[in-house]
Amino acid sequence: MSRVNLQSLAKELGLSVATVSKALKDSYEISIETKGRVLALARQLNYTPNPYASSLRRKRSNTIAVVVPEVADSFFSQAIRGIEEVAQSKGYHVLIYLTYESSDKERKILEDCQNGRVDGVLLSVSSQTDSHTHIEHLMDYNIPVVLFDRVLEKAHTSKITTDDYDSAYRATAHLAECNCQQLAYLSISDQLEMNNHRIHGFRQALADRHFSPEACRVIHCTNDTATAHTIIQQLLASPNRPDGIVASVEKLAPPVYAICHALHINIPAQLKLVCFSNTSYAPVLQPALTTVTQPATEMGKAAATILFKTLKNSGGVVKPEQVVLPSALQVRASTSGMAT
Amino acid sequence: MSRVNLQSLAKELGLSVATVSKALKDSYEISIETKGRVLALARQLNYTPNPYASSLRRKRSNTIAVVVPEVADSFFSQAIRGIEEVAQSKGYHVLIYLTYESSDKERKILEDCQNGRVDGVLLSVSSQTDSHTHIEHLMDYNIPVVLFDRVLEKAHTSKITTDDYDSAYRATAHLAECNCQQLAYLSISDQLEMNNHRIHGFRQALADRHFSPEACRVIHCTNDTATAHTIIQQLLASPNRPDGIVASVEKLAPPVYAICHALHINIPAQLKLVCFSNTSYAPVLQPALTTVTQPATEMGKAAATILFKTLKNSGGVVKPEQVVLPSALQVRASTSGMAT
DNA sequence: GTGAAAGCGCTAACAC
DNA sequence: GTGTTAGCGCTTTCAC
Repeated sequence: MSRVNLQSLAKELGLSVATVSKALKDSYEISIETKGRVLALARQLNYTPNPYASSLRRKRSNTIAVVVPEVADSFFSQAIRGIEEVAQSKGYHVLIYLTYESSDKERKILEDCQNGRVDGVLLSVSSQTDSHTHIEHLMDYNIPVVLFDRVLEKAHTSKITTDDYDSAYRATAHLAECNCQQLAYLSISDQLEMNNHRIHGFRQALADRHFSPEACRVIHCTNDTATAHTIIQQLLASPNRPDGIVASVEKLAPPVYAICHALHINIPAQLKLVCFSNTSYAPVLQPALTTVTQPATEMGKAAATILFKTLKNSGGVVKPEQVVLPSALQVRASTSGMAT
Repeated sequence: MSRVNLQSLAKELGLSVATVSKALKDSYEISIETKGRVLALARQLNYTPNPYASSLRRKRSNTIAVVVPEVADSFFSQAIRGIEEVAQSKGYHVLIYLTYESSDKERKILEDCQNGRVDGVLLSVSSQTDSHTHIEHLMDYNIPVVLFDRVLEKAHTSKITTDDYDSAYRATAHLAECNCQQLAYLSISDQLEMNNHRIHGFRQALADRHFSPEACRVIHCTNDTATAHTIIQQLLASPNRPDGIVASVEKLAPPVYAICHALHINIPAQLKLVCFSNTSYAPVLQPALTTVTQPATEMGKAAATILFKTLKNSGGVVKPEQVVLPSALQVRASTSGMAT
């Protein structure tokens, strides 16, 4: 089917392209009657404007990019859902890019966002990313970037995070209150600032309770599942294994369960576990998993909302906003009872 | 920063816009030396072409749309990952749209794809969708649509599915071999063809084994979590509750576990459960969940690959392809032992 | 109220 | 090898 455009509509109606364009935009300049005719034909021929012609002319794409490390994990899936929802409601389109935890890919993707493809970017940095120059570069081109969850403090832009320090503190304090003596924090990257805040919260909670440094281990698991498994296995098979674990990301919980099962370590009697996780399986695991649950969909919505607000005002000065949403410590059976 | 375009490059180099354009495309017409100068300046000024100007001219956007009902669930997340990966490798961009199971939204989204925004569409239909006119309409505009997982048989286009009938048959046969007597299939929509194939597989497996119709119930849970929970609860609390369940989608497993736990029904001793699911928590549940696992990432890759192949040949006639990938029945503890 | 015309940044046909 | 030109489909200013 040949595509219908303004010109074909105009010809059919005996009007000029300009008039048809204005009529479709419901401009005050055009008579009611003409608007009616135009709209009727447009509908009949199923006219939709060519978005790229419009973008080219208006220098506005009505699309945003969402750049995230992965999508397999519940957190990012839920965040994307939140983003898509507000984008759809505002008539924006959402391009999705995965960095697969590579800062190189991340840089290239942002570079490709600089020339009109998108009006703005929502970014959660890769675990390798340690510089914010690529972000600043993009913003030099007047493309706002809003960071969420995995942010870079130094980047001069809006950021949506959760209370990483506080929630880690609370999770750790909870373990201490359950009488755990030997705590371990399972980390997945020593690069991510978000992770470092959680580590600080972990350490401070224990320092406030006069734990010795040896009782506050931070174990660097890698991002690779198999390696992480090995490292956790070593930890749990060792003579001085911890009796309380704070796992920093969702994917670390399954290996802990599996290994405890294999080694006949009873959760929660011998080991209490709390995990930063958004999985819907938490209540159904045996024992049910105590989680720090991030408001993932809300974060996505907040990030998108701030980005759209920025775009709306982007004539004026854009004041970076910083939003910190609270995570919820959901206590379940994996931390129940007192450690002995 | 003012954006650099072909014109500014050309002026700076004392060349014409056309020459610069060709040089950047590494055209054979341009001298090595000129190419060198152009490339050097382009790199120095960090030039990237305006994609929409190019799209408008070439009538090709190098972007595709992925339209799916949801993204919270592991299947679609993994599928999207597969799609994104091949798109990235081919230099394509991926727009994502969620229908939230509304065929109305789905129709509107496809309508918006008709005017150049995308070169092709990957679609998994909503559970409400019972007509394929919106798909045909889009294809009338020469935008290929490839369906995956939730397909519409009648749509005259390429489809990627899994062996829904076979895998449901195998899952059900497995329950029968474990000596289950009273089987139930938990369904989530009576609209989806995929689901109906699974139901047929379920029924046929039992018919082949001479089960009475009363021993082969199909329970229509709704898509709403709370309602589904109630329905499953009624089923499991009833005097003639089943001793074997085939759950047709991932999200039905958690309520079954939760309800069995609450009602003190032992899995697998009193109830065996197999679920179509891609969750990574399956091995870690207690008991570990027997699953029919779809090759989700592979399906995404296959769908994208076929779409790109179609786009490449789209001068010629596009012969619809039908790919059926095998799901894996992964037997775990939730179906172990013999029912009594 | 309507229309003519310029131009967004690029590509491609064609001239030189 | 390089340049000129037309035009993709739309928006917008300005004239009538």
